[in-house]
Amino acid sequence: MSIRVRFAPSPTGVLHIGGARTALYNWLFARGRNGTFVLRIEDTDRERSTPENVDQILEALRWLELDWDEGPASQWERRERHADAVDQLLESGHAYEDEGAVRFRVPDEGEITFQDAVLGDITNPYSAINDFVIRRSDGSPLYNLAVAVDDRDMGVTHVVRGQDHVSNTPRQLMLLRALGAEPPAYAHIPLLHGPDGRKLSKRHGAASVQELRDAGYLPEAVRNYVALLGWGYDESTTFMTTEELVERFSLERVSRNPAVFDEQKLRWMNGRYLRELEPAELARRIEGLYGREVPLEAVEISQDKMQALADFWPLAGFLVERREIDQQAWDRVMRDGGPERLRAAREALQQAEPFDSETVERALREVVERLEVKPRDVFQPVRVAITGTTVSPGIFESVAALGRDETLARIDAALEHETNS
RNA sequence: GGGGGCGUGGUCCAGUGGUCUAGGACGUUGGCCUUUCAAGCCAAAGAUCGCGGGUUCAAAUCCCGUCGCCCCUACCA
Repeated sequence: MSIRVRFAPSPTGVLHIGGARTALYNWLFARGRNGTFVLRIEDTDRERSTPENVDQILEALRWLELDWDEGPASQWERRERHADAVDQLLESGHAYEDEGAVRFRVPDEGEITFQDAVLGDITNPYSAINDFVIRRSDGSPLYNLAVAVDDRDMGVTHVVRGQDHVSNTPRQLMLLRALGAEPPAYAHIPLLHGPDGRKLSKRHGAASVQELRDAGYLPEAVRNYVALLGWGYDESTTFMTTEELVERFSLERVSRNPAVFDEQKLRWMNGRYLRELEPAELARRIEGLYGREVPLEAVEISQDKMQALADFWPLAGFLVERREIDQQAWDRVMRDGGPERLRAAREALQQAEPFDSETVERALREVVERLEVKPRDVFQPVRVAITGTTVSPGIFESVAALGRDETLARIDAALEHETNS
């Protein structure tokens, strides 16, 4: 029997990193076993589900490059199937009406056990489970019923979802059995927590996939990082291509304890991925983020200093547009003869020919020697004059990339700014 | 309250009876490099494996208890 898994988010909010990981694990499992990945939208809560959230989830999955083979199926649109199931349960005596709603009858004694691929055997006493509502008094189906029916109808063989559903599993199992259906295998993956130990939410930083994208993380880096949140291949492997993840991922090796999302580590990993990109490819990614063209040269001289795509603009934006000079940076750098050194640098740069980073370096280093100062005493004023800040790519490359005319013009403007203040 | 799950340095992952005087990564600290910031390289600190007891020649690993955290206990998903 071929494997069928599903990712079943409810469109009541953005897709956060925990959901992304659930989707990824399902996807990896399916892709590694020639299985089918089904996408189902659990939108039976009409109050909180919105089309915007559905679009947002699909967009996030596409960005992550987690393609699905079937769906997206709307759970709400399958309500006829759910209604039929409730009728069947009513008829067979597994369910009964209660003040307009329908409840499923849970045995008073005994217990129910299921095998979980990551947690092992889980046993629950029936006494701890109340007769739960499967159909509201308005006729609409509830989560547990809808999930059981849909998993059955869609031929789902493996349910891979968050550990917050462990306690729902016995209910779904009872439903499936009462319906005469063969239950799927289950695998409950640990939840993701914020640094404070609570469930991940907005206040924990870039928690949604959109935020990750907007911060300039690469989907391949996110996949690699997120895969490692709750799963490890061995004691030392950190970087894995998506193909390797597909090949190596297994539910049995998924950890059982909740993980904390660490954006710093993601940033580090993203930086590593970013540095391996061809400059032209990196430029394409940056352009995708900003929605505008950027000079390839600006990308080339910034690549080593970036951890995320969004680092580009603060670092190399000066090559695209002239910026205002940061007054504090300026003051700090222009103390004790700064203007003189800057003028000397200007003259040297005027002579440099051709205007490439080698000649620029030679010219500026000559100034350093002649004035008998430290390199930074000359380089920093130039840096602030042309970039507006004290942080930029290498100064020689930056100056060369800016070009002689613009460099001199900016130095002049800066010097004028100095005399005016 | 009831039921379920989890507990290895600040964080993620590895280790399920001896090779663990607990391994790798992020982070942190120091150093090198050096024109800024990063990156890179080198080094260091940081864990009585939640706690207590037991089994055993031997336990992070097995058993019992205990504490803490999380989830479910909705006519939410």
